[in-house]
Amino acid sequence: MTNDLEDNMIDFEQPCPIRDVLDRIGDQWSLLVLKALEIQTLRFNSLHREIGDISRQMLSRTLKKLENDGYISRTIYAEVPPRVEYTLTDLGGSFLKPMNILIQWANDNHEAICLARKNLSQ
Amino acid sequence: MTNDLEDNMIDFEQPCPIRDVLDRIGDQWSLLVLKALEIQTLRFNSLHREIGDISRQMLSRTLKKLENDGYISRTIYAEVPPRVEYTLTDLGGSFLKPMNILIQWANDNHEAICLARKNLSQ
DNA sequence: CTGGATCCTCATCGATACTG
DNA sequence: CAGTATCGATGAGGATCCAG
Repeated sequence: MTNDLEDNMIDFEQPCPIRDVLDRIGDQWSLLVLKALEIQTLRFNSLHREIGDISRQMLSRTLKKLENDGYISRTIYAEVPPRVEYTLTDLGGSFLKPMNILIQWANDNHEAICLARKNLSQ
Repeated sequence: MTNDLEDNMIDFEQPCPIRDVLDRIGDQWSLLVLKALEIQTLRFNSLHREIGDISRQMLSRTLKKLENDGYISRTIYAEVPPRVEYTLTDLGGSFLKPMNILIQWANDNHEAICLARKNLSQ
């Protein structure tokens, strides 16, 4: 009797781990930030340029949330002008492994989803 | 020169496949519904009981969205009283494979995330 | 350069009541 | 049994201005 089923089940009771994760990275920007930092360490304005259409306001909030959950780390250099670098933590890198599989699935099946949406609009 | 990097990148241009997926699945209930249907086909009220604290309103909306994207199928039986069964489609089952990996990651790392949150509140 | 503070808008979600 | 309609609350996200 293995506990495969149990491992695979969602715990409907509080706290729900996957809910914690989805609530944090399910927003509009978190995943884009993580994917940008997966390539390389970046500072605030570099991230802003990289992502493009995010406001500085939302970038700031997103970074703080990701840092609070341990996905990224923030390093301040006491220079003039100030420099702040954001780096993926081990936890963040670990998270991107299963997440990249899901991203790959999304890329592979995007056509099927679009097709399903079109079919119902006929 | 492989295209591994390209496969792994998020397309910042529209439409973004992973955004389509996260927008649909990132809400409060979709994943719970899919996980419930992963076990077995269920009818509306069975799902309602199974998930527990979802309102019929939200269950109805969630089911419709999932059906629209092809994750589940809806079968109506012309009986009295009416019977409607919801089943996972091939696409839905396919989606749960990478998703289950992510769920497993969330379970495994939930403690680390909680720890990160506590550390900052000190 | 790296943000915080404030105000605003809009989509989402819940509660309630109603229908075939 | 299986939903829909309507209304109100809530919070995510954007715009703008200000600060260290």
